[in-house]
Amino acid sequence: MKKKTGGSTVLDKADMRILSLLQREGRISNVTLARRVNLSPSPCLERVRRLEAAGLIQGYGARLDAAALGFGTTAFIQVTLDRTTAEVFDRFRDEVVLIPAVAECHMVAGGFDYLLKLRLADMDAYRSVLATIVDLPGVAQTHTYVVIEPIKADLGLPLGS
Amino acid sequence: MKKKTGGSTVLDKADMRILSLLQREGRISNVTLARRVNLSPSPCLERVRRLEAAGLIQGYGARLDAAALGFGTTAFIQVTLDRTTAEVFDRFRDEVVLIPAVAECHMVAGGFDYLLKLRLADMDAYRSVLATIVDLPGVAQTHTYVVIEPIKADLGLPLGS
DNA sequence: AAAAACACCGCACAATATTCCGGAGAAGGT
DNA sequence: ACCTTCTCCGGAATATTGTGCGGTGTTTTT
Repeated sequence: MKKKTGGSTVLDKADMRILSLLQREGRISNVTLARRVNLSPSPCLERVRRLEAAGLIQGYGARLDAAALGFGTTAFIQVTLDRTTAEVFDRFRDEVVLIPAVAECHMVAGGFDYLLKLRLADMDAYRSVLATIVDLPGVAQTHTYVVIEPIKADLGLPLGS
Repeated sequence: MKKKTGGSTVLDKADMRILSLLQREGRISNVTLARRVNLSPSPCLERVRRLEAAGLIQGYGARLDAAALGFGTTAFIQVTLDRTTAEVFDRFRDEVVLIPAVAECHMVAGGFDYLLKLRLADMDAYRSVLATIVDLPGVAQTHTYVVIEPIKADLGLPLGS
């Protein structure tokens, strides 16, 4: 990994492979990782540390079985606000991120304002959370899409290598 | 962690805390984890192994900076199929999961059939992927919502502890 | 009440991570 | 083309961690 002017970095094949492997197996030992990228442990660890320091690796996490832990239902909610002023947006954002069931929140272009991904125990929990959301400041209308079947789960970026 | 009849398991406070900690810091050492749950390393590791064997922990992964790695654009695409037969559904699913840019795919109820989450480099990549998707078997129409601003990223289940 | 089962702890050994050093290769300047 | 400089690589020693075993206290079963 070479440093570039301006604090940015350039990633070579080995770095990409490290990222790809760690993305899928975040807890493999450094020696195993080094073997798989055809490096000795020390430079491999040095690269990992640099990737972490550069912020390319933001952290590590365990993938949990949502259904087994009482979050078997996923739903998407489209939210439209009643006015498109900065103040209304800010207030909505500040409050929506505090709702634990809201796993993701995206501001989108193309018809409505926000798209929310919810992780819920069941439909009862959904009713309760929806009541919370429609009461958020500025919410004009919502539309819910309940996930019937998960086809593909998020397993990270398609780094290929 | 106690075993229950039927291969299922019951999770106590310590297990929930282990899951919560590992979800956010998947690479902490077992001794550190043990300290934080007020256990000695050996039973703590035994619990982790059991949670892994039970499938509650499905794996570990690094969280990468998507924007820095050339996936700065996120888009959601609603897909409606032309007929709602099992054969059409199956063919679509088999092919859509093979597209690398498709990070997630959910079958949903409430207006259209599938909701896709795409991770893309830019709008040029979007055009190319959209062309691929509309050419998939059975696709009648699509509607895209491009993410302008990410408000909340998926950081796992709200286990609280 | 006795016995079994369970979960915990602490210790010993193996594996791993971390840090140091010397050496090799590439880029840039003269 | 040569030399300087910089960066990276590989190996060895030390510190830390992971792992398996025996022992103990507590709870549950009969």
